[in-house]
This record gives sequence, structure tokens and C-alpha cells, in this order.
Amino acid sequence: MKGTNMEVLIVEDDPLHRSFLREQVSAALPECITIHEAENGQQGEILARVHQAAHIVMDLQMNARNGIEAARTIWRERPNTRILFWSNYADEAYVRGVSRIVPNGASYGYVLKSTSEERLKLALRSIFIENQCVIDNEVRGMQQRSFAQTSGFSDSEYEILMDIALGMTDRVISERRHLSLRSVQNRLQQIYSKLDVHQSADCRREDNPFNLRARAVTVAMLRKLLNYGALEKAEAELQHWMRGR
Amino acid sequence: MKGTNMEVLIVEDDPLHRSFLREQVSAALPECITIHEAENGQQGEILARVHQAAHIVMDLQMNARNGIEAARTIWRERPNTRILFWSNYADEAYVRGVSRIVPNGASYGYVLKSTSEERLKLALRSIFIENQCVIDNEVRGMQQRSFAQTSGFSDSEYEILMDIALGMTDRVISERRHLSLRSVQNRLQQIYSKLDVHQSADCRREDNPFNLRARAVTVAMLRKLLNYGALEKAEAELQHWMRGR
DNA sequence: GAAAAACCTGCGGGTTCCCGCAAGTGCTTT
DNA sequence: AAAGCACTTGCGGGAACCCGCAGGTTTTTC
Repeated sequence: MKGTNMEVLIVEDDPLHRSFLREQVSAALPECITIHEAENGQQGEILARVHQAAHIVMDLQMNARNGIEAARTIWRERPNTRILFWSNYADEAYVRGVSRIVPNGASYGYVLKSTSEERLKLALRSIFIENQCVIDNEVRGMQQRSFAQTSGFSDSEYEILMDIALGMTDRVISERRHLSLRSVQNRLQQIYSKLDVHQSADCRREDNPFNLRARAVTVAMLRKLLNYGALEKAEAELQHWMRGR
Repeated sequence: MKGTNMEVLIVEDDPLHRSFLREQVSAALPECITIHEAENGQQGEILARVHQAAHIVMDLQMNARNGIEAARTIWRERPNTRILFWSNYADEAYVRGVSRIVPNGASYGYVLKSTSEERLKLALRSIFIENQCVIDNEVRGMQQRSFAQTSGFSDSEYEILMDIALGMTDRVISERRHLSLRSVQNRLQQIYSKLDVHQSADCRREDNPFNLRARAVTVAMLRKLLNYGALEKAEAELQHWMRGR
């Protein structure tokens, strides 16, 4: 496989970025003979299946289908696929989404679009040839902050944060997550404290200007813990769950 | 001014898009001698002031400072400035934001990044030379849907939608907007009905799975009525308001 | 100028939310 | 075995929310 005939699949909706990627890939990987291109996640899944793609560069945040979604189905079919995520943002929602779906032992990368061409090329070679993981520094920092205790959310807390973001009632959350009502509310309190939404600056409760559950969602959005893509995905799952109950 | 020495200022954070714009501008406007470039809104404001820019192409959604923010301060200083907004999205939040700040009689444009090069060039000439307004079709559709009665929000409703999105209490909203508590709640009811968040499918109220105020925010986000930029801006305004009370 | 529409407001009550208190379970530590 | 910690659950109450009802004011319409 080395030095002979490598194929690379590019999944990216912006034409300018796509052609830029094409150049970078063929410059960084002379052993790469063929480059396939898809302009959204859906098409990316299909092309990956057709060509049995083993090396993929993928944007997150595309129109038709999220990069994370696409990566998940691709990895489900062939867990050895090497994927380099190339994104504009290092939102915690993205980082969390990616690291949630990467299979054991798979090598992948997360590089910001703002990095230099050199670093991009290096990442391409490291992942596709050396089979290593490459995570951009900024993203790395985010990841550690995310999974450390400092303002770190456990997966179950994150789930419930999504649920209130979707506008679910405590009672329905308890039903969906198989918890008692009180436990849901406990989780909420943890979430509130981790997001620093309490009563206002002066620690008396008399003039709290905020509705905590709505405020928590906004603060999470502003901190990039939630973003549009995550919301959209969660909404779809919710709709699906609501049908069967 | 015609045919002699036109200056154009490009405000765009993505380097690839920026150089693409540069090409398109110099191809579409041979009379354009000088092109200045800024890579975020803040820098854009400064360069616009320094060069007394009369012709600007500007991205919305940039890191340091929103395109809408930048446009507002630029138009405040020189309302005759002609600005072409060149954006990835036609979110209602953006469209509403833009049409809220455009001065009377100013000529401007709103073109999506996905349009053809021909239409981009045409828009450049129409706005900068012919002094006309050019709004992309998709955006136009959004605008009309937005300001028509169908799911159309009045400005005051929109304000209060932002307030609950920020997590404010009914009581605090009433204080901020100078309304009675009940009036705020009336507005909320209108908002709920326009967003179609009621009790669940079966019209009985017994098993409503949603917390209306949280749900309304999510639905508004999913419908692109709200987006991150709008939230961020509103949060800043809220912080400012909270200081002085 | 009168009727109609639209908006603002107070009242009351049913529901949900937020959270302190206390008791129970399961796992780790010593 | 005892103590400690994390997590779960029930109870109860004060606050906030959602909204029907009804009377008042402003604006639109004919």
C-alpha cells in the first residue's frame, strides 16, 4: 500500500476549500494517485462505500449531513478508516462529538482551517501514512479542559443538558432517561453550578433575574458547549424517540 | 468618480475567500484601482475610516467582530457607504439584523457565497456603480416570509424572544421592556403560537412534553430565526443593561 | 363619529420548576 | 467491619410559569 496507489476522499462543501484541499493533498502525498470529492456528508458516505475509502479528509458543519454523522456511519462500516477532520471551529460540541464516535485504535486527526499549510501537510502524512493521531493545539486544549473536572460535564449531564435545550419537561426527561424526577433535578442543579448560573451576582436569592433552565442553555451555547449541529442532531433523535412511546 | 479611481475594501476572515473576492472584484470592476483588505470586523471598521471607503464587500460571521456590528458603525459614520454583504447563510437572524441597520436610501446587497461568479460580479457592478440594491433570491424569499404575517414576528415579539432566549424572567423582562408582567406573558403566548409550540400533538393538555419557553428558543434556533451571532450580541446588550439598574 | 380590531393590564388558579432536607443503595477506602 | 463517597429517590414548599377571563385604552377602519 505504501508508495503505490493511495486513494483519498475529500468531503467538503465549500468549493474553494475543496480545491485548496485537493492541491494540498496532492502536494503532501505524491503517492496519492486518485482523489475523490464529495460536497456533503451524505455524498461522502456513499463515495466512501463505493471506493472503500481508507483515507478521508472531512469538513464538519456541512449542509446536507453533518461531518460527525457521516464519520460515524463510515467508521461503523470500516473502523480502520483514517479520517482527518478539517474544521473552522474548535467548539466543545464538535470536539466532544468527534471523540465520542472514534473507534478504538482508529487513527484520526482534528485540524483547524486556520493552521498553516505546513501543519496541514504534516497532519496528512502523519495520519495517512504513519498512522498516528494529530490533534491541533487549540483543539487539544479544549479537549483537556472539557474532560478535566473544571467545568467538565459527565456524559449523563451532557445528555440532560441537551434535553433541557430541546425544551423537555423534567418529567419527560425522567421518563426518557429512566430516572426519577428528583434525580433529573439533581443533575440540573449540577449543571447549573458548573455553568455558573445561580442567583445573580449578589448571593441573595430575592432578585434572581434568570430563569435557570433557559439561562443554562444560553450559557452553554455561548461557551460553544452546544451548537447548531448538536441541537439539530439531538432534535432528530428526540423526534425518533417520541414516535415510539 | 466613474471610470477613474474606485477603491474597494474587502472584509473577510477566510484567506481563501478573501483572495477569491479580490480576483472577482478586479475582474468585475476594471475601474477599481486599489483594493484594501481586512480580516475581521474590527479591522474593517478601522480601514473604512482611514480610507474613507465608499465601497465595501463584507462577510457576516467573523471572529473578532460581527459583520453586522461593523456595518452599523460604518454606516453611522458615513451613511452613503455602499456595502455588499457576502455570506454563507440566509438565516433570518442575519437578514433581520441587516435590514434593521441599513440607513434610509443607502444601497446595499446581500449575496450568498454559493451563487455563481456571474451573479457576484453583476451584484458588484449594480451596487457600486449603478447604485442599486441587489438581494439574492433565497434571501429575498426569507425576507418576505419574515415580514409577512406568516410566522412573521413583530419587532417587539422578536425582542422578547431574545429575552427569554437569554434566560430572563418574565418579571425582569417586564422591567426592561417597560411592560406589565401580564403583557409580557401575552407576548409569550403569541410567540408560542407562531412557533407552533403548544401542548403536544393530541390537543389535550395533560401530557405536554415540553417546557414552552425553552422549547420556543430551540425551535427558533432550528428555524434560523436565532443564531449564535444574534445571541452573542443580545447577551452583550443585556450585560450592559444590567450594569445600569 | 361609531364600530372593530388590537393591545395593555389585573386577578386567580393549576402546573411546573428549583431546591433544602433526609433516607436509602452500592462501591471504595482503611 | 466501619467509614466515606457518589448517586438516587421521596417529600414539601416557595417561586415562577402558563393561561382563561374580563375590563380598560389606543389605533384602525368604515
